[in-house]
Amino acid sequence: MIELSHTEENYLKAIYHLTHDDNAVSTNSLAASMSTTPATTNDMMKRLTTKGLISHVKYQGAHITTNGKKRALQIIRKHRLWEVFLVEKLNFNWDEVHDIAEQLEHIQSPILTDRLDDFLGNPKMDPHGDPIPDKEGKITIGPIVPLTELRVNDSGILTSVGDDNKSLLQYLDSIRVRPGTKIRVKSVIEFDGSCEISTIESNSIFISKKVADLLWISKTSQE
Amino acid sequence: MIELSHTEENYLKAIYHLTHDDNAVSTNSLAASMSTTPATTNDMMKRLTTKGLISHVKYQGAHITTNGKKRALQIIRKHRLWEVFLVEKLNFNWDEVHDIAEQLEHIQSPILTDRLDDFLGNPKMDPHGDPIPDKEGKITIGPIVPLTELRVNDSGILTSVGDDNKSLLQYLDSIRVRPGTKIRVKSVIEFDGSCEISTIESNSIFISKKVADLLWISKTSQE
DNA sequence: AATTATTTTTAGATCAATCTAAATATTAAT
DNA sequence: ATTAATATTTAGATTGATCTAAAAATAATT
Repeated sequence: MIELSHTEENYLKAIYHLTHDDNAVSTNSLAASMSTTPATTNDMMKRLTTKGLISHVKYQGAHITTNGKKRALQIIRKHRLWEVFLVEKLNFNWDEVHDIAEQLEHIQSPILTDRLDDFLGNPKMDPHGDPIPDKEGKITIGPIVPLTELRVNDSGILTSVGDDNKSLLQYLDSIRVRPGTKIRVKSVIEFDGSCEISTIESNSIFISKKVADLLWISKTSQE
Repeated sequence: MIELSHTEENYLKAIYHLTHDDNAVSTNSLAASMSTTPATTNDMMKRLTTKGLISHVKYQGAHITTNGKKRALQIIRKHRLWEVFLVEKLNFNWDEVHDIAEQLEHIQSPILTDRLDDFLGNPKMDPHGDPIPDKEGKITIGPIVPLTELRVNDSGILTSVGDDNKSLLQYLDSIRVRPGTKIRVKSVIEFDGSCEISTIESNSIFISKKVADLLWISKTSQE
């Protein structure tokens, strides 16, 4: 296993998170995400390419390699396990744990990670509803169900929309609800089955039951 | 609170550990303890002096300041609390935890440390029998020494037995002398070094020098 | 006391991580 | 298709942590 500095790990993780489909990660977006300058980022991209974790082509952005993805998932696994620990065992609120987990994710000891996993009862998701990769980096996503079947505080990822009506798709696009978007159910109105959800980009969106029924969600939460 | 890098924290901790009485810590001994060169160490001593954590005088070695000691004890507190966590909660053996705790001790979050402390039931010592400083850096139990080094009327807590001979352990168990037992020295027989002790459960127990040498006691600090 | 040995400090280099400023490519707009 | 705007890369500097080699101070020995 190649040695990585904390900084290298952080860049790699950011690249993993910025990777969607086959789009290359640009120098600028990575720099923005890391709050550094493009110059610094460019150097780091070269370094990670040398280490075989990404493949960066001049002026063309970077793609994460199989090895890089594996490595990133190990870090994410640790981050999310520690978040569970902080919330479940040390009584932190789910919104207070990120910065601490950001430090803990760099602790180097595979056996520690596995024991922590066992100690916590092998949780499948962290307190924010994000899935926890297993030892091999595999993410188990739950069954795919309509949004109406989620309960308050459940979350999941939109996998598909059960109707290709143009105005519906345009509407969803306008509120930034697209396949891949992580959705959390904030509340449900019993009367008409409509619900309030939050996404990364919006804290509160109201969805009618008619629409909610068409949104197929892969549950990352379990109860 | 001044920011310290991991490296600076490690040097400071080493200086704390090398500090005995009023003896100055020498460049060479610190370098040896850190496995670096005297040159590197010299630079670091200057840096820590600038930050007010030690006072280093050219060619004269360093003394830790009140602030430095406070800071060192915070790190040691974290190290030992994490060791308790690893042993008590994650089932590590006491001799496997040092390297992991060496990483965990640098996690920056006072609230995390305090919550961990509570979660573990505010332990007074780590799995090696070393005392855990409290939030204010106060150590409630003293240095760990063989019973033979206590003087008449001194008392302390048995932290470990320096031999795992079965019949010895069975004997100690039969007289109710176990790790955690508070022991007071009632008298010492000069001739053969044997001594008379008392515990809560027994008012008078005679111990040979041979056994007394194996009983490691953490001296209860002046109560 | 003078010399030798040891310890400590300084000087000069290197590498990782960062920056600013300048140069070069690519993309967008007229 | 030029030009303007944006994105990316290179160049040159700085700081922290480290080294080796040389110089200076202190300690030990003859």
